[in-house]
Amino acid sequence: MKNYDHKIIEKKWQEEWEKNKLYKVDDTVKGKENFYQLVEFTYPSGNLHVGHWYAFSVPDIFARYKRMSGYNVLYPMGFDAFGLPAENAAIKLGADPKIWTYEHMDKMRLQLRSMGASFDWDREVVTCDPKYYKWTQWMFNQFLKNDLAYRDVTKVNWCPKDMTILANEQVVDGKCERCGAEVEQRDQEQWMLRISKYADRLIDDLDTLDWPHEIKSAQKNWIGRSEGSEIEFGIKNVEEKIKVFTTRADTLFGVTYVVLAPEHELISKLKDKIENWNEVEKYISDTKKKSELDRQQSKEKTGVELKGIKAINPANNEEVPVWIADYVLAGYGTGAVMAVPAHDERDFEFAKKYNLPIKEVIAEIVGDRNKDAIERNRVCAIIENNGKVLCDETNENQTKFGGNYVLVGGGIEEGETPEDALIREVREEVGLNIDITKFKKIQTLRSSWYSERRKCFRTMLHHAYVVNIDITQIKENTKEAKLIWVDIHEAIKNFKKVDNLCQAKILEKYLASKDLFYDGNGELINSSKFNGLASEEARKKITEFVGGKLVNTYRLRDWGISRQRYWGVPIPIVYDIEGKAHPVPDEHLPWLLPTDVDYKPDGTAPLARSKELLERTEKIFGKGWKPEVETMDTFVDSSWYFYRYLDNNNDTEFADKEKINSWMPVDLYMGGAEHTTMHLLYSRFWVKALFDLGLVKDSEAYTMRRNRGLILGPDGNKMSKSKGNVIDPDEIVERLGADTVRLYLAFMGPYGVTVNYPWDPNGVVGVRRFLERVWKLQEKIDKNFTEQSNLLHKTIKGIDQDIKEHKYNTCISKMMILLNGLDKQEKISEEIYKTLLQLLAPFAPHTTEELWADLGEKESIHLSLWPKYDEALTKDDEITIALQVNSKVRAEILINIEETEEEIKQKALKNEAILKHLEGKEIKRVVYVKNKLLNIIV
RNA sequence: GCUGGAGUGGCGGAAUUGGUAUACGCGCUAGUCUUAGGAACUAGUACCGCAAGGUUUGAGGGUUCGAGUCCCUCCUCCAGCACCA
Repeated sequence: MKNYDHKIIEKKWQEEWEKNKLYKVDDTVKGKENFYQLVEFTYPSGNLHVGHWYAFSVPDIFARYKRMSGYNVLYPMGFDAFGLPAENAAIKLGADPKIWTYEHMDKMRLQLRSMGASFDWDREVVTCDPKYYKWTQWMFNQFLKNDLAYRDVTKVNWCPKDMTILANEQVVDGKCERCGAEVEQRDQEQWMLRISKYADRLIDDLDTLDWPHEIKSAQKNWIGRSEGSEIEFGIKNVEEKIKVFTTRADTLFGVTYVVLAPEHELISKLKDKIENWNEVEKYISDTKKKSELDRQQSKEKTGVELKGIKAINPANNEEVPVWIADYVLAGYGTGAVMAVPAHDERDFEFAKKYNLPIKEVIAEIVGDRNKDAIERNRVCAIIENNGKVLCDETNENQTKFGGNYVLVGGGIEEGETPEDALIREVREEVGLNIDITKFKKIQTLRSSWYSERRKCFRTMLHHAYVVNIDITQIKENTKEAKLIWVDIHEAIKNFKKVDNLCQAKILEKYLASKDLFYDGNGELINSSKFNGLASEEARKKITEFVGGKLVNTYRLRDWGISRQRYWGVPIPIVYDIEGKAHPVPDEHLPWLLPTDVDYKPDGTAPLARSKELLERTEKIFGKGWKPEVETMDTFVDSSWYFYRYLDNNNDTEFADKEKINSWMPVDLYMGGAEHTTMHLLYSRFWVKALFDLGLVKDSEAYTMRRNRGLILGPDGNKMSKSKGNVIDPDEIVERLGADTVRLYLAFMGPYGVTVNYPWDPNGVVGVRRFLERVWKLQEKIDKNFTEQSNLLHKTIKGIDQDIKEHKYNTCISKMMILLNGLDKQEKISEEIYKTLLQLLAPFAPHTTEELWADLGEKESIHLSLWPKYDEALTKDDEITIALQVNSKVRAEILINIEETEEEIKQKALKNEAILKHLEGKEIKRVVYVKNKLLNIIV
């Protein structure tokens, strides 16, 4: 037996495969179904790290498995080659970004080949190649023609260090995702794509996709659809209206003021009527100075009233004050809100700070709600002293508020207001006079129940107050009540026990906030003819009543794609003498990126400094015409690259329709979790747009998506040069081999789930040992020996199951178990060894190919067919089952699979260990689970 | 705060979905062989206990003959969003 020399083997087979074009994929193969497996292509950073290995070599296992299982598998690779690093390197080193990029791609192609992945390199896609970006530009033109692209002035995120606009997605915690500089807000004209037009479809179509829940939920979140109403408030003595967006039209009667964003356009229109203009103006300019970060971080709400301005509530014609405050965002909804402090936390905080009125219009519903019940309303008082609350001892066990005690309070009499009733009840029960300044309302609740005593349903509005009185004056016993102090937590527990849920809830709320604020749904009160309606119903009815309309609002903004950088796709636009934009006609595409440019960013676009571009523009379009000097966001490039793999040399279309039909949609897309709300959302939009233009047949490109996790350094931290915990894959490939690295990465844990695994240097050695043992096992082959191995069939079955769920770790574990079994044998058959090699082939392609060839096989193991198992042989005749007494395992016995429950029971009753635990006890029951256990209950 | 995900040995992780918890690998311990070992091989290894036995899947409760798995309450960690009306 020769030595297992991974270096020789891997080099040899990589060359062999390339020479024979082993992984070249035809668009159709007779008798085979196509399977398109995609991984995110890479940025040519120039160095392949462990993350790349994890991203590409592990999915390669699956591609190989599918290929051996009879599919025509496309598993392509390419380069997302435009982008900032090349340009930054160019600036720093004085190099040409193009040369820098192409050199790095050359280097990475070599490294990628060392993985032994089954990429079809003939289909390689490079986004900075004019042959590719010609079609990126062409698609932009299509979008422009169909009103999906437009130019507009918007607030943009500006990175002062990278000197470019950033998308919202590229701003993390107010900082630039790339360089970490604090992002500024700027008004800037830029090219926009109407992704927001697709907001609903981007949410709704998620239902059709086999994607993990976590991505769907994150995308929904990101799009941020909220269903609500637009309602117009009139302004006293002014023609203008204030349009607000609210999700809680049911609380319209509770509006006590209206708030505009400081940037709201109405403010300047109202300038003449605003009595405190100076103060208002100052607040607005202060707001402008604040960065987005400051604005988010200042927790305390601030605002200024527009004195002299009154808004008119369309529901009841009430006049309410108008404020401006920076907690209202100009960019969301209508930039104006109706404030309902009783039912919105932010409004509540603001109202408390500025002493604005709080009006309750929603009663929380506790328990069931029964409209036909007899109504009797009630007040209750929370009188607290040192964690104890004053209660009235009661012997009315049969009522809803049965139990030993209830909060001080009682029914509201005919003609009384709740406040009257409260004052009266407190006086009667506690024997004290209180006045209106000594109590405050904390909540109104609705509850219904069945009264056993009165044999009918009853319902009540329960008005709860906190009452401040001098507790030394309390008389323990009045005519009306017998008072006791109860620990609040105790009282809550007891109220819950006796189903007095209202008072339990009130006390909980009292402990939590002590204030009148409830933001859930409920039943309308203090809302004129809408009283008694449920929130959900009232939202529609009240919106209708005031002539508003039901609308959806989204957090998602249109996608600004202009970048003031050099190394990207030139936006194919030219401006005429009047400055009007025109698309560069398709026949002039690709609209080439000029090369006579000083890359240094100075806040203006580098392309503005290209003579060649200007001359080209004037030559084609006429004197005085100017080129667009912005380039596209690189997320544009990656929004459609998976189509180009299908037909990467096509000069007349971005891809042939037939070829698209035979491959799309992508069957499996594996990639990083960081793309959830960026690439994955953008490319979904892009595909939907192409679909609407009739250019592709599917409105979703990726049938199944799985996100992978991260490989961490041995210390459990993210690998980084500064932490010194970076694992260099090249070094490990050199020392232990590519197959070992592939196998180890697959063995760390399940793939396709967002879990991060630390790299264990010893663990790699462990899987290398496994490969060596497989290598050595060949010595046990006896050509004259045949065997039938149940273990083998179980292994194949198990791997078939696990590999489909990308649990490569347990697949490998099962092969290890098989190896352990075979290793114990004196000799093994050649057949079983070959089958083991086939099972291992997707994981360790080089090693298995070598061993396969050594056994005299002429054709590649990777062209062989995946082993099949015989179901009958996956089951043993004899199995071990557990014997339990009272569900505790006391013994294990070997039984024949044919044995009946009765036979097993008899065996069990003869078992010493079992008898010991049965001694002196009577058998009550026996539970038998076939092939698992027998449980004797005594 | 909201949304999503996750808590199992010293470590990475298994557990046919309600049926013998801790597979497989790493590490560790002892031994064999070796000039040597960061090599190979053999045996052991969840925890407490000499043992019989007992305990254990973040904590507490529940359903069940039986719970890592199902239900309720709570805690911790990770990720995303965050004054979104």
